[in-house]
Amino acid sequence: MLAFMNKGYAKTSMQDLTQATGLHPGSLYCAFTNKRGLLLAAIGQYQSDRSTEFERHFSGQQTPLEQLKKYLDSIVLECISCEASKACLLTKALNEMAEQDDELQSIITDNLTRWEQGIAQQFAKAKTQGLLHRQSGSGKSAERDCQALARYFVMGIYGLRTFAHTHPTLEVLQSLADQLFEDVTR
Amino acid sequence: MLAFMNKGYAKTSMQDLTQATGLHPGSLYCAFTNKRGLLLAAIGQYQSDRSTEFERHFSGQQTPLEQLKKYLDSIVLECISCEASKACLLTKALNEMAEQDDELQSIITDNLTRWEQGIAQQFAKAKTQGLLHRQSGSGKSAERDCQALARYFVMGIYGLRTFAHTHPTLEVLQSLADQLFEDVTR
DNA sequence: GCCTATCTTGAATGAATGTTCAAGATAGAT
DNA sequence: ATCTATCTTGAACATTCATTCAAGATAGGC
Repeated sequence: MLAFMNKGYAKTSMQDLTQATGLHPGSLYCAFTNKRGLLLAAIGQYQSDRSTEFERHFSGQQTPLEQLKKYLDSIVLECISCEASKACLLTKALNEMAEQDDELQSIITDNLTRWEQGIAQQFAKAKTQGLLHRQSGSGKSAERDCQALARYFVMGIYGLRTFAHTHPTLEVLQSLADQLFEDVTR
Repeated sequence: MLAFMNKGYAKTSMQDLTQATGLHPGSLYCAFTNKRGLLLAAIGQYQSDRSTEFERHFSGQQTPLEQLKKYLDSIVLECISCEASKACLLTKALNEMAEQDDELQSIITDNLTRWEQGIAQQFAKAKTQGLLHRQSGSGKSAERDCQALARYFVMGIYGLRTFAHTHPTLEVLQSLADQLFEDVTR
């Protein structure tokens, strides 16, 4: 995971991967068949880690909106932490290989879409608690509204991650995140 | 340019580049010294193209806000056009190689920052024409406000570009862009 | 028509890459 | 202690890649 996040898929050599795993080529090929198989496994692990972290984060006693704000803040911190990557493995792989590997693209897209739906659920929860003052109809239209909010929210996160490359300062990123959260909860 | 946009830097082979340019390795190395030199030249050309297109776009008779909206809409269309890339060369290269090539990172960052400042100028123009109803102080604080708006705007564009990979439909992207423009001109 | 300076050609080179496989190590069962 | 099934090892392989360079083509000046 870390190897792929650091160098990207193409620039990560098998030698890098034997060093990172402590295993030798034969073992890796026996277990994962491919360099690509290793990437798929890394993505699976990444997704699993993220998923449990997501569950943990949103299982507390705070209001959904407080949790979403803290979630966003944690991403800001992740963006400026110099440790491995500063980029989400899913979006990094998507940017690098999307047009060349349809299966990989759909795997990553599925994962990101599930994540987006998890966020939509949080907005929905906030809405049923009356914490969201959006104008809206009822029933199905309310559902679509939360979808739209979630889409906008994750678009902002994608943007933050790219933006962090050009302005890697807590000050700028935090103010962008604050603005995003305001716009999404207005 | 197109070759690098399609495959990314690492996956673009010299053979791809000889085909794309119609020149042979010797000539390419004579003129650009390196594969990296070729990428730098492609980035320079890309930036130059974008820059003149930017000037052209914002030199019309419409209000700055109308121009910004149309600019955003044109990016949405670019995102769903299947032709070459669907990703800006600058951000693509930044995502792929930022952490491994400091000089390249600073070149790209400079270009993107100049672009961001060009957008900030449009917001400033809109503001002096009284088209922006933001609360703000005067003088320097007004300037910083336009900077912040521009940063938020380009963050949104970065986000749109990544988002386009997972939801490549005009409908979704356009509504996100509309929302972004509303939030930025509120 | 010849000469010179610049540009082009494309086969050759060496390094690095992803991948394979036969030999060796290991551990659990009898 | 022996056997067997699984896992590990790392040298070897074929391929691909970026890069080089000497030979050839070209065009402009005299």
